Amino acid sequence: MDYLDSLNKPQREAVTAPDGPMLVIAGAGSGKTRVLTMRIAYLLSNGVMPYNILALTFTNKAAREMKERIAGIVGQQLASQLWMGTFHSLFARILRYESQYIGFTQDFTIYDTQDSKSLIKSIIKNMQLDDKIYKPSTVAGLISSAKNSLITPSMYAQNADFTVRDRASRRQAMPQVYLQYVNECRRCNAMDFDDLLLYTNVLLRDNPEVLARYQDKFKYVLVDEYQDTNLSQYVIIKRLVEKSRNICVVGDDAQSIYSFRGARIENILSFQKDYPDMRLYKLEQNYRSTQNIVNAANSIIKHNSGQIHKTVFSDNDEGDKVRIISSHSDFEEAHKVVNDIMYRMLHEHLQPSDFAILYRTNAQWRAFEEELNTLGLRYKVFGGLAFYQRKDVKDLLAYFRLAVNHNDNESLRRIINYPARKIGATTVSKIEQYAQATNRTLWNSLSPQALAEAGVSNAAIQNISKFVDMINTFGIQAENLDSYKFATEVYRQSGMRDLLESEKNDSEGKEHYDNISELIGGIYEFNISHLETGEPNNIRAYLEYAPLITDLDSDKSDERNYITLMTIHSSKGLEFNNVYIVGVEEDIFPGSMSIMNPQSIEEERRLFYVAVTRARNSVTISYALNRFRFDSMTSVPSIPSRFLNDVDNVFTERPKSMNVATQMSRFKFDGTSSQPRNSYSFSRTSAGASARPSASRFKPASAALNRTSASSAGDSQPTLYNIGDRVVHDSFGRGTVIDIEGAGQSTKLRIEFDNVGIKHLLLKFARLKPIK
DNA sequence: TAACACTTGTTTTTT
DNA sequence: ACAAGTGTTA
Repeated sequence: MDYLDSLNKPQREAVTAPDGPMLVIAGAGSGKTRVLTMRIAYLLSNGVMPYNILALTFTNKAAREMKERIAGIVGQQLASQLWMGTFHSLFARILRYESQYIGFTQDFTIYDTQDSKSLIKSIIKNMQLDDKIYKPSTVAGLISSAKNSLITPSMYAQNADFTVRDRASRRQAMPQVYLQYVNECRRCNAMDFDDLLLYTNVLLRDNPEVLARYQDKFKYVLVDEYQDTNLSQYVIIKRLVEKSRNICVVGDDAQSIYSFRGARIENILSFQKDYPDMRLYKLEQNYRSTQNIVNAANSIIKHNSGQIHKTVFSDNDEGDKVRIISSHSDFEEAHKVVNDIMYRMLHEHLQPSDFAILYRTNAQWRAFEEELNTLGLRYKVFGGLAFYQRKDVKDLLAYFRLAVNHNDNESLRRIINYPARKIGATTVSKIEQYAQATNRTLWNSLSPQALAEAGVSNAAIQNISKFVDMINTFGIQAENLDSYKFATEVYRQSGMRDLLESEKNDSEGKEHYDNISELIGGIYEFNISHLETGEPNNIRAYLEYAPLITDLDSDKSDERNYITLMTIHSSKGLEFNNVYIVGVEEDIFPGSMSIMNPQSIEEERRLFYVAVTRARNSVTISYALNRFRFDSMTSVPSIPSRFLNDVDNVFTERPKSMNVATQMSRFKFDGTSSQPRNSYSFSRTSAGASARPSASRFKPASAALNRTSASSAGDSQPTLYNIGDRVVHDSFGRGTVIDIEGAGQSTKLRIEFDNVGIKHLLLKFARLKPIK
């Protein structure tokens, strides 16, 4: 077993551990994936059958890579029989197989977040609730977290905490909304992401013989990134390993960053309570990063409480210090970062693939993209709108979905009049009402008789009948054609092809056309590869796989010499030579949602830790002092992130021009200011503030500001503000001036808004009006 | 019904 | 800035 020679002692012990529960605490960069890979290879070489191993990963990409590495050790034949993948994809597979136990058919549709929200929206409308209070995204979040905690609608209704919370936020009808949502999904033969886990729990809970079957099947269960599992996943695992007790979980409590989707760090913290006879293995040597990076990361995470004790260290070179750079604006930040990358590519002979730019929120990539384009550097943006969420892709997929599952209301709504076939909003709304009143799906309300009862006009009935015939034809073709042939046929017969071809000459239409080309190209590849492996290659198989794919998963490793741009969340588990962490400012990182709550701050700090530990050779942290949001009009001056103070100075190189600590103290969180106060300052007036200024008037001025930050704002006429003055702001509403700092160009106002609390506004950007 | 102008909210992170 | 939603007109 020579492959074991490459491992260090704790790694080898974990790989060759005897049966029974085991916990591997793996510090960042400590070879966690290697251990998991080799553990599986070890089991296989000791006679364990591959189909008796269940290995759960966090992303499909991680699963695919691990499978390839295992194939390299034990051969393709064995590796391909492993049950390895994400919770969602593997349990979706099991649920299709066992669908009769839970009252779905094998062809159930998976609703993505968009579908869920759109369904919730229609429920809220039907129940005549105020969609300002019942915001679909908020409601979706509440339902999702209930499901992830295994709370059913009836449990929800009886739970005092929820009742109190919902009453406080005037959402008393939440239990009914939740119930309706569940019923409606069921009627449509559809499951959302959370359902894939929830119904797995239901399946295993209510069917002892099924549970026993899977307990016998999965003799070994391995879970990666255990710190990010939620209750639903936790209970599934617990049930599955009850008999064999062969559970191996791997994770790092310091990298738990998904509590917003129900992840419970306590799962890993209390593993020992669940399995008192567990064996603990700690991987503490970091092979990835320089000493400076590891030490800097340690100095950050030290500020959190309640961790599993471990000492991560590195024997690599000491390396460069962590650089911290400061910019005046987000545009300057992008400029500096991209130029720095260019410079290092030239002087250190580095490749684009040696670099990654990581940020807290998806919206932050834009500025960098512009700079990268200017210098002509290769880059790739991950995340944001996933490919499968784009409108055109969803449209064509809706045809596929409806062909396979006629009861998929969301898909039917999308395409019943797209491309336009004279079935208008009035008609659709009549059908909706009829379906609602008679407890049918939309599809089951499309018979001529039903339509007549619904009061649909004769002309519309004709049109709908053609549509129904078409979908029925697609349903038959779905059975008989391979996925590629089917996709091209549907694209043509649905009329989408004619529509998109006719528009592909303008730049917008071109994009739509390209999206579809990419989708069909993807289906072509799916078709070929499944044909080769002998797996099903019809559209049904494609639809089982497609909704769970993210653009990270579909990244092809052949041509990947580009600079990577992604959120820190998506970067988990990846590594890069040189990492730039950008936008490290209060309200962004930590995000504004988390600053009230110490627990969230700790999670944000772990996220920061994850970001730093992605790097092998160098880390550069960047922040900007002004950031333009919601177009260039409004700017709230940024404060460098508190996390910058967490990094021990010994390991950093701070900007010469400004000392972060000094800047921080100028913006004390308690509201005191070390700056002398002025009793008045200057502001844009009448032309700028009272009449709604057109964007074109303002843009040149702010564009100039973006580049040089402190250049003149030009032609403003002075307005006097005093502490205590009442003002009104375009987006924040009414408020009172409670403090004024600086003068002239750099005047900053502290304003306590009636509805949104205290904000710092840079006077030259804020559109304020005095109230008499 | 379709084309259009106008209003509104949006920025947390993802399977 | 931008997309999505709403209302107005032909």
